[in-house]
Amino acid sequence: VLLHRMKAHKVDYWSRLGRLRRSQWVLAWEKVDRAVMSGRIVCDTYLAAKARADLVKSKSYSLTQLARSQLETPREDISFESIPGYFKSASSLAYLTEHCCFDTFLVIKLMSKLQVLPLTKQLTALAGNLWGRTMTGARAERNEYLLLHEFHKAKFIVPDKAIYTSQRGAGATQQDGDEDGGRKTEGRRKPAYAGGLVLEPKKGFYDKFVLMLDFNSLYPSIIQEYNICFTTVNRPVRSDDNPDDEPDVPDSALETGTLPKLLARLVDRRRQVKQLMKDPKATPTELAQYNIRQTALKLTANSMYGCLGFTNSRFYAKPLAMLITSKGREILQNTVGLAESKGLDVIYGDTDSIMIYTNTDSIDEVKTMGLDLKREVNKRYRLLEIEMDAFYQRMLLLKKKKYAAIVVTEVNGQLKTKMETKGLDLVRRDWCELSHSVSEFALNQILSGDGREEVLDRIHEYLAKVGRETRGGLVPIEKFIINKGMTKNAHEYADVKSQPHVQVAKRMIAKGISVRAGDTVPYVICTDHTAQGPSKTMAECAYHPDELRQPGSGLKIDFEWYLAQQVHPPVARLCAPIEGTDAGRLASCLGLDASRYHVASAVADMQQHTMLDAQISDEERFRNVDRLFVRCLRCNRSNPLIGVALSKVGYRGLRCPEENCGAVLPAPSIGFQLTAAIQQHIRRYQEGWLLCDDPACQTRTRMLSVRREKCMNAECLGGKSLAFSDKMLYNQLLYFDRVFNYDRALKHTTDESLRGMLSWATRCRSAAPCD
DNA sequence: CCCTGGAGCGC
DNA sequence: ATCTCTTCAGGCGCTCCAGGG
Repeated sequence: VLLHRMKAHKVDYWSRLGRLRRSQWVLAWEKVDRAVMSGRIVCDTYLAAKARADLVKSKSYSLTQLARSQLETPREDISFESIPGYFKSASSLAYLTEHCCFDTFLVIKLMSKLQVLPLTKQLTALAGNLWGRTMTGARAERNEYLLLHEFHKAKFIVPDKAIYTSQRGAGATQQDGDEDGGRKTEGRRKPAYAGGLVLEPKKGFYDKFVLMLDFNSLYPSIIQEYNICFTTVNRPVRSDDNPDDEPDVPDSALETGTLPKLLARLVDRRRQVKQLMKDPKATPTELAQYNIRQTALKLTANSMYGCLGFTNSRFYAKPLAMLITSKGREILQNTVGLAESKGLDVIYGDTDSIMIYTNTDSIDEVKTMGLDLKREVNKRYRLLEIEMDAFYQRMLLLKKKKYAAIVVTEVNGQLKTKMETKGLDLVRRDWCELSHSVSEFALNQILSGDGREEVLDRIHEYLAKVGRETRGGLVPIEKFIINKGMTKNAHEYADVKSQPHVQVAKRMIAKGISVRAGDTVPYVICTDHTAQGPSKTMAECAYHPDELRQPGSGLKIDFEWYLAQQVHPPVARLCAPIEGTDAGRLASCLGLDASRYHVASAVADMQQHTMLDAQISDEERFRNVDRLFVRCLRCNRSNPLIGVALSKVGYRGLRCPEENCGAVLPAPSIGFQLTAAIQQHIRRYQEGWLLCDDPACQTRTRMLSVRREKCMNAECLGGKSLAFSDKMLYNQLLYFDRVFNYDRALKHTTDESLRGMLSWATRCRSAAPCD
């Protein structure tokens, strides 16, 4: 744009945008933008922010978003279409101009905030490539240069870079794109080899400490630990020859290879820089510089592995990448084994980390446990180090790569807590803000540490409110906007029908708004009452927020769709491990048809870690169990036995609660009656009666249906489940155990005389265990 | 009901 | 007659959604 305006206005020295003096405008240049800037380093803050996605967590990378999240500065979004309108009056044009000037200020500010120049300068200095190329984010190229320099220094001759040829060889069999070359921008290809190990999580809610440990930069450390290098590992000449054979670890007698040496140097320099940062005399400026250097060293070391597996890299070496990940899996597995052999409860782990449920509320105990394990693990390796990474006071573990926790940190002896969320729908940008705020509320409640009943009450109440306010039109439009990124340009998508953001993008392009691969497209789902004919797909109901706002558009947000598809599923997933609610209950709170949410909870519940149960009160848990009735031998009356803590206990044992009896209940008699009760319940479970869960139907059967979990009654929409489920049997047996559990009763009672008797009974029992 | 493509996250 | 050299790229593991057959 700039160039064309300069030409139109005959601006002298236009070529000074770059550093090459040009006198002639060359119309033949299709893509002049970069060429004209030659000799200058171009910093594109949009790219820079994306490259630093580790720091910048933003829903989209628009200037407005980044200004808000990074600079805490509001920026008015002026839509592309409204711009011509600003040219109608001098004052509005002046306003637009000011807006543009302010944008340039924001861009500079952003660049400074993200420390783009210092960081890219460090990265470039390390790798020895061109600064301008670092700016455009050519990570693989940086690695290539670094290795070229390294091998050159070590007096190696490196292989030529394979020249990129249009892969006609493979195309011969395919015979597709006969038009215009058909250059398919390939998305993600299938994995070429195995990566990191992810442990099956023991799902559930943990309300005592979870200890998190992880290996310090695992892959760089493995390369050093096992001396993995192009020069040391024996691998096939062409990696295509034996694609699946994993090479052996090199002989330990071999000299350290170039790659491990390089990594050792990077790690060592980083250690030195971190040492400098501890100097109390260091000025803030120095500290900032050190920090940048430290970051650059870490990024460089960590990116080395990725480039080994990158097909188009000059130093592509699949066997090395395979060997590294394989060792990683082995190390994690061994660490889990070691922890478990020490009696620790490993609940999860991903690639380089393990999480341990400690079953204690004392942080000091956790630390001791961690130090102990750390010492044992580190004994096994030369360089590799595991480290305590975090203490989770409470944790909700839902799935692989999906969890949330309250992290405890010690700052000057003071304990501070913070919530950390990984992978949940909550952290994903493809859910609308309404969905986010509801999930956030639910998660805050669950992790609040308050009683389960209270928490569920608040969540149910909140959902009801959200349902009412949404249907009442009280929720602003902004909260319904969903953002999705475009991985390809709009016309390159094969399947347009099912992709709402592509549909919207195409209409935006038709209006002259530029949408390219990598951009984020906002949309809302609307009801379209004008077309009653064939049912529309979800994607066809997607509209740009501006289309919705357009007066007379006739569009309305599809509230029911939002409640059912955006609000309900994420909240249901969060609450899944929490006893006392389920998808159906949550749906009815939102005002949705609850009968459509049948969860196979009986199965799911049994897979849950039993820790969950720890927070349920006994009254709640045993509300539906059958009481144990014991018949007294003297008065022949049956009375419920409510447990040692509350029964009449004498020094000779439990007594009949009948008022004018009070005879001692002999232990053998209780024993027989208990055994009978247990057998009765197990039989009841084995009979396997199925019951329809629709209260209006109540069909009871033992037949198995081809309709699977559906009710046998063909007219009924309900689901059927075991009348007496696994969970119920378990609770029943747990209740029987609890009735006779002296230790527990002793712990929970405050009645002094009862305590005395119980502890006496406990002592007797340990003295004569057969009684 | 199974499979696929796509998106976006975790490491 | 001459200018220019354009792009263009880290890996795998794991949900979760929507649609087709």
